[in-house]
Amino acid sequence: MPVRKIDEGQLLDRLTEVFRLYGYEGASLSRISEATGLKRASLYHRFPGGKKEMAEAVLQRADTWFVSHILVPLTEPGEPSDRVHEMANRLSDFYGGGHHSCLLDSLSLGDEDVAIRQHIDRSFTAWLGALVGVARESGLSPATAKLRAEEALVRIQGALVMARATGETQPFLRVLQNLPELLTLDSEKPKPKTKRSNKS
Amino acid sequence: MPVRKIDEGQLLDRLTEVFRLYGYEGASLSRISEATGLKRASLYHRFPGGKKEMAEAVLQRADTWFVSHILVPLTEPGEPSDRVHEMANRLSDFYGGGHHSCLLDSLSLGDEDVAIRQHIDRSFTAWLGALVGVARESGLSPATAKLRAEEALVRIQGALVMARATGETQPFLRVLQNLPELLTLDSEKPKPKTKRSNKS
DNA sequence: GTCTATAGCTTGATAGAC
DNA sequence: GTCTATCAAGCTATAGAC
Repeated sequence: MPVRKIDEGQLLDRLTEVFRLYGYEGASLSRISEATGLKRASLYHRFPGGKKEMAEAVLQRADTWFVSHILVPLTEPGEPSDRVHEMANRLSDFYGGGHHSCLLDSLSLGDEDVAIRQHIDRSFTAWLGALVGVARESGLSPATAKLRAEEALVRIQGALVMARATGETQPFLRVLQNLPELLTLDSEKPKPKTKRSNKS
Repeated sequence: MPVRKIDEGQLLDRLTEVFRLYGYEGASLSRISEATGLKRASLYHRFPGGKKEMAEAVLQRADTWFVSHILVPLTEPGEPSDRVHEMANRLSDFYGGGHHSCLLDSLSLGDEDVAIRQHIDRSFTAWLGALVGVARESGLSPATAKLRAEEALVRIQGALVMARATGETQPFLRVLQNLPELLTLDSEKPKPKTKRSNKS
């Protein structure tokens, strides 16, 4: 049977989901085999380096996708607040409206390989840098831009954690809504949806 | 040797650390045995239900400690903003200044037992309820109090995730600093540490 | 209460047929 | 390229001596 049962893209998609759901140690070859439809030996044919190589391939692919679909669009022409708004929409898709946890988070548990930890660190740094970029373009000072960018990452990751723990995705959606206001100087004021005051 | 090599408290402390660092699947009996100084059989003598019972004991103990040391003090007399400020200090200790990740987060990865998932859910709900409580006492409306409380949990968890991934604890410490302003209506304005404007 | 020894299963990984 | 069969090592869990 010299025919691929599953193409590279689909294979990596399934692998990503397993690592995302179970983390590195929890992503056993049995689970991976079941999720991909490939037997152990076939997986080693595709990834001679074994599980470690699978994890790095998954991280690499996620990184590439994230940069081209999320970070690059963030640098294109247009109002900073509009670009952040678009990023929020893409992030909602990427994270399944809050139902998918973050691969970087899942893989950051435990000792694991140094290469994996470094990859995670670099991915977050790249994301942070892109956010600092728009924030500065919107008119915020370098120091404030860095604070706001870190705050944005904190909120996104935290909301995904809360969603995984409680099943509640509203906080995540709210975080996305508030990103333009958080990351830019000149975004319009929040919608006054209610007439009641904040006082009890 | 009818003598305990390690008392219940220390044993649970070590167990907690292993589960916190490696998650449920990563917390192998070998690692647990090494961390506690007890052989496998001795661990089963203390926890006949095995690893599952260990995880639940660890969750139960963390929950009890958290309620009595963090949540109960939050309901005692005094200015709401002062109480939140105190909680922030206790949280800093609890999470090792940001260097310790959250047990609830670590154990929320993977399928795991239903009892464990429910325990995690209930713990977050209790925490949320306590935060809503102070927020309302400070004068915030029920709706706003709930929003702010969720936002606080999101930021705390997110900052811990970022600290684990990047080693950077400053965002966590900043989150704690901002908790009084976030969770209460009447806290004083942030310290103007610099004279520079936010504009670039 | 802790230990050694062991059972039985699962893990990550390989060899070789097709 | 995928498979079956197999390996050594790891895993959770148990039996029984002290």
